[in-house]
Amino acid sequence: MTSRETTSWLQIRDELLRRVRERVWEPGALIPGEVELAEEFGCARTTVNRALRELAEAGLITRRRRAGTRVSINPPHKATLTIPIIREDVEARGASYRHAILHRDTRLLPAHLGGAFHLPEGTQVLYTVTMHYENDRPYIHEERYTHFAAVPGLEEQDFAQISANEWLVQNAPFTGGDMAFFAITATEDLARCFDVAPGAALFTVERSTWNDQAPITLARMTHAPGYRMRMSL
Amino acid sequence: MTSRETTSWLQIRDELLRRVRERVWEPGALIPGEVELAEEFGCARTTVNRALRELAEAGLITRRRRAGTRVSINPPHKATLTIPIIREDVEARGASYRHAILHRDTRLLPAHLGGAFHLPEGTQVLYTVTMHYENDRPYIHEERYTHFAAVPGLEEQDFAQISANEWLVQNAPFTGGDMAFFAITATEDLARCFDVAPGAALFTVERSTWNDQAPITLARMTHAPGYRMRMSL
DNA sequence: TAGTGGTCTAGACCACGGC
DNA sequence: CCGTGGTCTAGACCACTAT
Repeated sequence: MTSRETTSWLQIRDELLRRVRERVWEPGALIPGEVELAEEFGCARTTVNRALRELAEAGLITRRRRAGTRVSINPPHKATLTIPIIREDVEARGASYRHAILHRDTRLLPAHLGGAFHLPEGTQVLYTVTMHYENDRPYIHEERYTHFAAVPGLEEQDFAQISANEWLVQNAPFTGGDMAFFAITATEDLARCFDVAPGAALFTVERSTWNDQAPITLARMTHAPGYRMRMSL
Repeated sequence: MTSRETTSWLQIRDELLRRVRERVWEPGALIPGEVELAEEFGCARTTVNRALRELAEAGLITRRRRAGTRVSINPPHKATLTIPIIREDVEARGASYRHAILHRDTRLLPAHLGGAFHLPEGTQVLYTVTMHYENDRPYIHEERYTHFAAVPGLEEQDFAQISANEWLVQNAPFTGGDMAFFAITATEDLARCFDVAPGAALFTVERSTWNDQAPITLARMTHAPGYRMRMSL
């Protein structure tokens, strides 16, 4: 309707979004088809399609051929977490970063990790323990198992200059992975690293990654007391 | 090249993705323009654009007018977490769900929460404490402040049948929010709720949500010992 | 100013899936 | 079957920005 002016898919998306939010179209209701909307907005069907596709990707509407487009009943709320390289994360806050290798050896995969790592017990892996510091204060304790066969050039790395965290991100691109967040009580070892009493509550992230061929690495990152991991919705 | 067949933007995306992953195009390198790629794949520029747009949204490439398209140097790894309604989460695992209201009152917003809630100290809020059970075992302890003025109909709800968690999701749609994950040591109260010793490490999620107008609710959800929150990459 | 990506159009064909 | 969304095309103009 009206005089064309600046029809853009963004404006159409926003208008459709308004109708969903303000319940002009009730949850579960069928909304007009692309052709009809294109007439209403005085634009090509392609343009309406672009707007509707965005809303569908966000989960606000559900689209099915022949059945049409409906307002979602329970729009799924999703949070996105961007996983930073620890050094960049620290430096982005204007703090200084350094790391230290506490341990490094080659060993056979412990039996209890076979499940998380999807590799047979006894596969040769590199085991590293790294401490990351923010302004010279303990920040993250990283314990990591890395699959030798999946990462060419791994043996030559001593991770003195570049941490395993950073080196792997840049040299062993992964195609998939999963993470788990949980709380642990500090072991004596960890308590010493963070200079707290044994038994203190620590926030831990466990992450395993793989590419198309094989598992790459399994890391357990334990954060300093009081750490909060933030994400936005 | 070749005979058209089934050129689709998905195939083009996958081929481009392969070239990025296998370093046919190095990180930081300039890749061919849309016109050139369209010629190579024997399709319209629009189709190539669609494929490139997807990769750009995923962060694998960076596009700028005039400057062209480059392979990202540090492709940001993102994890997506779908936030479930607690009841649905529990029932999806085949377990039984129930909840109990431990406390409910109307109070003025405590001063120390003003920062997290972006409301002036002294605003009237509903304070609720709810215990969620999985198979009759304590699962999540939920402490929540809800902004009266932002949620019509809140006063009439006693949350006996439907938990605050579920009711708010369906009746107070939010447009934004943020979350924080961290570990706490169990207070005496919490230890009693979960039947553990005070000082045990517990995993906590704090979430605040708002809509265009105002903050809606601030919830702190403390999980049973041993709980792991999972997400995939 | 010129080259690149961003968007829009009008039309077309196809795939899916209620009917 | 046939209506709906999904995609593709060829062409066009525009917005941004490196040079």
